[in-house]
Amino acid sequence: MQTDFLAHYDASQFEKPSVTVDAVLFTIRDGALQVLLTRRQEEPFAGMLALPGTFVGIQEPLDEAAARALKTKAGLEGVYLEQLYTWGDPGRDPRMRILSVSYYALVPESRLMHPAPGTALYPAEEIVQEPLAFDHAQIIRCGRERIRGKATYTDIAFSLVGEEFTLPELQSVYEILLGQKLYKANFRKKIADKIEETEKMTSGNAHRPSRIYRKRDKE
Amino acid sequence: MQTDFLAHYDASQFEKPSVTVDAVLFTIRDGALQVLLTRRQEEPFAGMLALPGTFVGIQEPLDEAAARALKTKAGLEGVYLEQLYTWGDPGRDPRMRILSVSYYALVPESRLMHPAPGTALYPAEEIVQEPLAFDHAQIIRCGRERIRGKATYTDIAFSLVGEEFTLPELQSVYEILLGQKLYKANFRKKIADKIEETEKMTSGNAHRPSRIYRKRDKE
DNA sequence: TATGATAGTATATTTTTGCTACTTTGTCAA
DNA sequence: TTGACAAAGTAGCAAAAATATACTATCATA
Repeated sequence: MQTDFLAHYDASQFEKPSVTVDAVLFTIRDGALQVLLTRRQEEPFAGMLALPGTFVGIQEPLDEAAARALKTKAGLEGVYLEQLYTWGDPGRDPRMRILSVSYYALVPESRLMHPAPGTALYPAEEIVQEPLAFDHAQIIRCGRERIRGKATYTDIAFSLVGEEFTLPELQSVYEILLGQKLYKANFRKKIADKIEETEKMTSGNAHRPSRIYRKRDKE
Repeated sequence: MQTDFLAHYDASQFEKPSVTVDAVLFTIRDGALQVLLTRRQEEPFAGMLALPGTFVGIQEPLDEAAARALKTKAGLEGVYLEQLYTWGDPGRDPRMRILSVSYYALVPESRLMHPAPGTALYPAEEIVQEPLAFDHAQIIRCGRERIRGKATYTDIAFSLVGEEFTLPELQSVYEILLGQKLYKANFRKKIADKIEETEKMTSGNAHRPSRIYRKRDKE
């Protein structure tokens, strides 16, 4: 094998790998980045924590398979979803060759008040230290780094807060994603053109209320 | 279909997609970003230009398959190679469901003096306007954007020049990747800590020779 | 009504960027 | 031999952005 077998190739005659999608669903809770995981019921890795995933249907687009996995396992629809990386180490599944096209998803915590049965949130920083099923710890680390990098030059942080949010709340999300404290005044200057005020304020806290903002949709 | 068929799954009983790798090999020639393409000999898309690619061996890691494609088709080894994106539109290959795990590679032009038979370089900006085989035009665009973005926060530009290079040469690479002119003095300040002088100078040009530098390996 | 705590603003300082102008050093042609 | 050309390389300034600190504002509660 390993010769050039593209030349006169009938793909159907070769052994093919199976293909799955796995989704790293991130949210922020208790001031930390958390990941949605399921407890595996079957071998291999029965009893261990794993990412929600599914096999890809033979006529199903990859994005749709990832969205389906999230809907089926976590009961979530319409979330921010983007492809992460494709994992193909021949030994990553002990049964046979299975590729995983991984995706990452971002949702505000408010949409995870009632996690689907069999799923729960785990702190991303800590969970990757423990043994997870397959190479899922590595996938989470990869997702963690990706969103950290993207937070600096895109607006993905907004996907982790609700429609309406306060600036301290948004700043906290950025700080968690970037892994560093930010200066209040500087932060506000930087995102000023991405947000718009509402008339609302928070209330009930034993201190000054904060104004509630919305994401400005591009004009 | 499209139900949750991960629960008690024997992957071998389902129809599986075929999996290929395709490599977008970039280099810089004639002051422009260029891509290595091959002319397809077989259907589908016979006679059209396509990325070098190959089917993935059933026990072959994805990275190795991509490296093998480059070696077989372009005669290149040991190049900078990184995964780009996985393309899975069900209609992307008219024959059957075939996924493509795409990679991008960067080499200095000096390593492409004698392109392998059946391959040639084409300007990246222009070629994506023309019809290419499969979704390869889209893959090249994706790679184009990726390296453009990465050029700003990594050292990938160095992969497009040889071991030794002049600063005007390196600056030109950055300018092509970023798509904009840079100021000489500012550019030099910025990369000063990434390079080290050699004693050599260019010669033979009808003007002042330029000093030759090397990439500084981290201490 | 004073206090604690967080929200929000003003302003100073440093670094980076954008830009212009200048000096240096080679080849080539008169 | 020398002056013109051309690109290499350096100096330096102003504007803008990033970094950092200090201040004022406003709520609940005691």
